[in-house]
Amino acid sequence: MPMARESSRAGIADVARLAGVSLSTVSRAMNGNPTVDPALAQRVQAAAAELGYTANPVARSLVLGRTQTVAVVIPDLENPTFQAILRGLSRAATADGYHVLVADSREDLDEEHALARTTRLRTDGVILCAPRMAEQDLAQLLPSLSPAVVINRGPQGTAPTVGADYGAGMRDIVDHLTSLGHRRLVYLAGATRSVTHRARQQAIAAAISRTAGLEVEELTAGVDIDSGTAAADRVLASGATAVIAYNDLVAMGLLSAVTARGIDVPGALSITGFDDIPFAAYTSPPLTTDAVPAVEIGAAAWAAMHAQLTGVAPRSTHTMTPTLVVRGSTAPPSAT
Amino acid sequence: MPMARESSRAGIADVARLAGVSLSTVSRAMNGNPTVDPALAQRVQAAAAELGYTANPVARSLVLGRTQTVAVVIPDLENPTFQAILRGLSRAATADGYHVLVADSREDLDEEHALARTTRLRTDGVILCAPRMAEQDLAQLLPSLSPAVVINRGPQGTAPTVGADYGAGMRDIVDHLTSLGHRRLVYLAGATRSVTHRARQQAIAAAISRTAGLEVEELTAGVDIDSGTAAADRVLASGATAVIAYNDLVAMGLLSAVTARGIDVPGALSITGFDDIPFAAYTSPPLTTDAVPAVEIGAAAWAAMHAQLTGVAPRSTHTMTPTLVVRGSTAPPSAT
DNA sequence: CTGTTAGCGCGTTCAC
DNA sequence: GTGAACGCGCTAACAG
Repeated sequence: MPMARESSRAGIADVARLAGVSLSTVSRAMNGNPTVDPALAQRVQAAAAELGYTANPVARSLVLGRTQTVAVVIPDLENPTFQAILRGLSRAATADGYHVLVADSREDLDEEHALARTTRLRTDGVILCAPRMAEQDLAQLLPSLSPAVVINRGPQGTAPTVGADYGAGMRDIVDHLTSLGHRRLVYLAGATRSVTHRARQQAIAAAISRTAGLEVEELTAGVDIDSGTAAADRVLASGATAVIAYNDLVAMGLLSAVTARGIDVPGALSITGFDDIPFAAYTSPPLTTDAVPAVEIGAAAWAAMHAQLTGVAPRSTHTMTPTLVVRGSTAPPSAT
Repeated sequence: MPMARESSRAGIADVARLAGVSLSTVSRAMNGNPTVDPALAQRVQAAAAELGYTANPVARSLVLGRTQTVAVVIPDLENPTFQAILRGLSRAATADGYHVLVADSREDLDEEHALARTTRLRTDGVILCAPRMAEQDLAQLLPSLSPAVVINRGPQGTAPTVGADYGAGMRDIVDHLTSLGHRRLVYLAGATRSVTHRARQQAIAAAISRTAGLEVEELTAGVDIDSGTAAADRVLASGATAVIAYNDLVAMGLLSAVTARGIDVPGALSITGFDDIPFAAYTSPPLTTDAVPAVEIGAAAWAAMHAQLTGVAPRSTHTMTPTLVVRGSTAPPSAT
């Protein structure tokens, strides 16, 4: 006994029946195949419209071998920089008719690995934002992800890379501080196992060997506001006249904590951030920082993915140069 | 002439061959079907492990009729509140083994509609965050989305709703301001077609009829920092002693602009925000605002979706109460 | 130009 | 307890 027709979506067979044609003709008409008689195509389109028919994307994905979806693996959805990358990526992908699957690895290295692999199975490629993953793990993971795009890491053999030049940014920051007259600095390190941390370290080392009398003490903090707050006492005890925070969040936490202790910024202490998150301009004083074009990085990452998806060779590495943004949190050291 | 075996992923047939069993047995063993001989199951697992086999999720989706993925439609990925909702949702969904597709409608009403429908086709349900969509459009859209969850809107007939009580929050804010002695307020309205705007308006109206001598002028602004900045002159011209900004972003823009004009906040003007975004505590002065538990809303939205997905009846409406957070941007009016 | 046939990779009835 | 056959909904070869 036939079941009553379910009220579920119309399938290609329903359209074929209504239009009085075969399944293939419906398929062809719906996909704009030019070998279909215009009159028939019209009839099919009309029938499809009447039934509200749209081809089932899952079935198409199975037969076509592509899902029109890419995965983005991100270490922390709470970080404004990753949010901006996601935003730029999402909008660019949408413009090209692709969907975006987000996966927040919550800074968990194992999770990162697993998420990348599992999401890859239901997508056409993955954009991997994994700053702390060991280079070796990454190299081993990437082939199974292909096509992939790597964000904010050095050149990879198997996947294009998009990112900012953190070394150049750090150089600008140090130069800015030294040209103001600072000689005793603190670098508040964040993710010490990250690639961008090492780029910063190298830039600092280069600046030291270039600038007479420059001393930079490295203190370990973290990557968020709280870690900046927590570092305040150590920073003040260091005797430095300026501090280079790992990023804007750390800088904000530090700024807030030292201000609460009655320290004048930038009068008694200069502070710099990194990234130029949207709120960096609204602290008090507004933060001097280095602007990383995160939205553009996201868009470029999509471009690199889209190129691979369409069989075009992407740029193997796309590096954007951040820009120093001098605001109110830096000034010459007080003449003690 | 047979093609050389492609280096693509192992399929269920490869596992069956290696284990010396049929396709069905592999399928059953991989899905933990208890009717499989333990010894065989072992062999299959071993073969699968050796080949690195994982069932193709797309094929499973087609046959099972579920994708283990949900879509989240959001008006603006740049807004910290939506980011927090997404974060809470994403983490909760991941914990239950689901994936999340994000769609940024960029405040475009047509796009919102289209995105919801198309993403629904490749997912098992959609969480819709569409504060400005007309009630009628929504009612018409929802059935085709089922199962769906609606965020920050009044009760819907066909889908559970999760959100915050913006009216209660606004009441707290107005009461806070009046108890400080303010009588001439400005409400800087944002998305005037949004549901939460109307809830705020009603709360304000109620406060006016309850509080002797209270006047509230409504000015139209927007929902972002720039619109707060742009409203500064109008706010100052109004003669109000306190302003209720639509959200924290507007409040921050306004705060920044009036401070730049030499106005003392809260001495000469009190300002309140709404949402309590992560940076509200770091403005100068820190923002008095009403904390909307956005991450929890995201988690609750997932819970409502998960319930529907597992055949459990979800709470038809889940309303969270925001909390007033008094910080430094409000004070008694100056005794002019 | 159109219809018929054969899969895409898997889960799941049905017989054995 | 296990295998063979069918079908999820669609597209792409192949005939006609």
